[in-house]
Amino acid sequence: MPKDRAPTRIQLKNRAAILDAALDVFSAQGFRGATVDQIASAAGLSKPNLLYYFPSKEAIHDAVLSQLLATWLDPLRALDPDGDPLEEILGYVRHKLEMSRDFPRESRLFANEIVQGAPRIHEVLSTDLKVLVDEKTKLIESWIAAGKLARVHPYHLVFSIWSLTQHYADFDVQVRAVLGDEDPFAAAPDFVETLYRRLLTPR
Amino acid sequence: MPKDRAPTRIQLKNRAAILDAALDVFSAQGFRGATVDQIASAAGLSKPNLLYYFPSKEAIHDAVLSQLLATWLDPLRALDPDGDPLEEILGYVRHKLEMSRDFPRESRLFANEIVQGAPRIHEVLSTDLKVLVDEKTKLIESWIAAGKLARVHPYHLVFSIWSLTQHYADFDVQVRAVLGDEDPFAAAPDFVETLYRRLLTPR
DNA sequence: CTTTGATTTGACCAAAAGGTCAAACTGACG
DNA sequence: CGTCAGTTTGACCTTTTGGTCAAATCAAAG
Repeated sequence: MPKDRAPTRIQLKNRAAILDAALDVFSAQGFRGATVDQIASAAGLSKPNLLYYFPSKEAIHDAVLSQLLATWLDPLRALDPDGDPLEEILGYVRHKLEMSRDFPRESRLFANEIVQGAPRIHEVLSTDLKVLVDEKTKLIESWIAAGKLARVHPYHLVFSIWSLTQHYADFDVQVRAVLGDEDPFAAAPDFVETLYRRLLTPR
Repeated sequence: MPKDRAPTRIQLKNRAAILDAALDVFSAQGFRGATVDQIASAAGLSKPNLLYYFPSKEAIHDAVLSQLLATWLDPLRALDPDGDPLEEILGYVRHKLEMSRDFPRESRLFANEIVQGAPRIHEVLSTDLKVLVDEKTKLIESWIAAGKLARVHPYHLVFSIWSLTQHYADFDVQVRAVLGDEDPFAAAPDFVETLYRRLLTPR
């Protein structure tokens, strides 16, 4: 382990390579399915060399996961109380869908973790995430009360956005197997926009 | 391995116990995360005893998975061309949601498999599943053309049903972490019914 | 109650995998 | 160009795990 002074150029490069390789391997195989050797060679390092930068497989996983969590929830945070309600929601949906397209590994890493009971992030879910969602559902409720959105259960609305958009990353192979040659992301944006317009436009 | 004559009472009991235990363990840990010992002791058997009934860990997994696939797609097959279009879809949605509530392990096993690239069922997806979905989307298109349903992309409609309903099983810990004490399945049926009514009711 | 096939298990094996360590190597700086 | 912190690696250790096997036990038919 290097000293705790400023990281060297080599440290920066190798740490980044490791985290990227780890994202690749963990998202494709899950924590237990991934091996340190796989991550090391994907990062272009030997196993002992990798373990010079991170003390254990678990430490790598934690690093990848916490780096991910930080940015994963930002789009929801960005819901603006002063914006136009329907457009705010549609913007959020669009953004989440783009993330599924552009960062599928991150989505799958998250999915792997949750499906298997979220052993390492349960805490964050029931504190940070819950607080954030509580806040935003209150906002949505106020929009509904003001007649700006059609009446829906705000929590389930949020769940539906998560599931619908992340599905394109997490279940990518299934979606592509069914669609054949058609690019999933060709029609998806339109579909989800239509869905949420019809669901949320007040009558 | 027992002879290939009719299975004994003990064989029937133990095979069933193994498959149930395997569903438990595989759905919670994924294929690589599960150990034969875990499955064996969950089934109340020793490891060599378990391997007397199935030749390998992979064979157990295959058995569980193929048993699952057989029934997993049945609800979609049941879409009736002669039924009322909106009610047919809503019935399918309801049924899928009930499956998430009553058979979450099956849903999670499936999710685990797909998220990790479906190495063992890719074939089935791009043949059997694709054929089935192709057929049912044609039916949906005909309903749309007849003005019985609002215009939507039929494939993405199906994806949305899968993702929305399975989310309650696959992301159960997250949903519960956010909802706190509220039972997810209290409001979910109403929410999804509202969603699909608004999406699909012709104007 | 004996026989025979079915079932169960303790002991064991080999491979995989996480992790350690001392020694070798490298590169930047005085 | 010599030094030394920073970096890399081959060899090795230990635990876990999938799987084997011969011997012991059981159950049911005769």
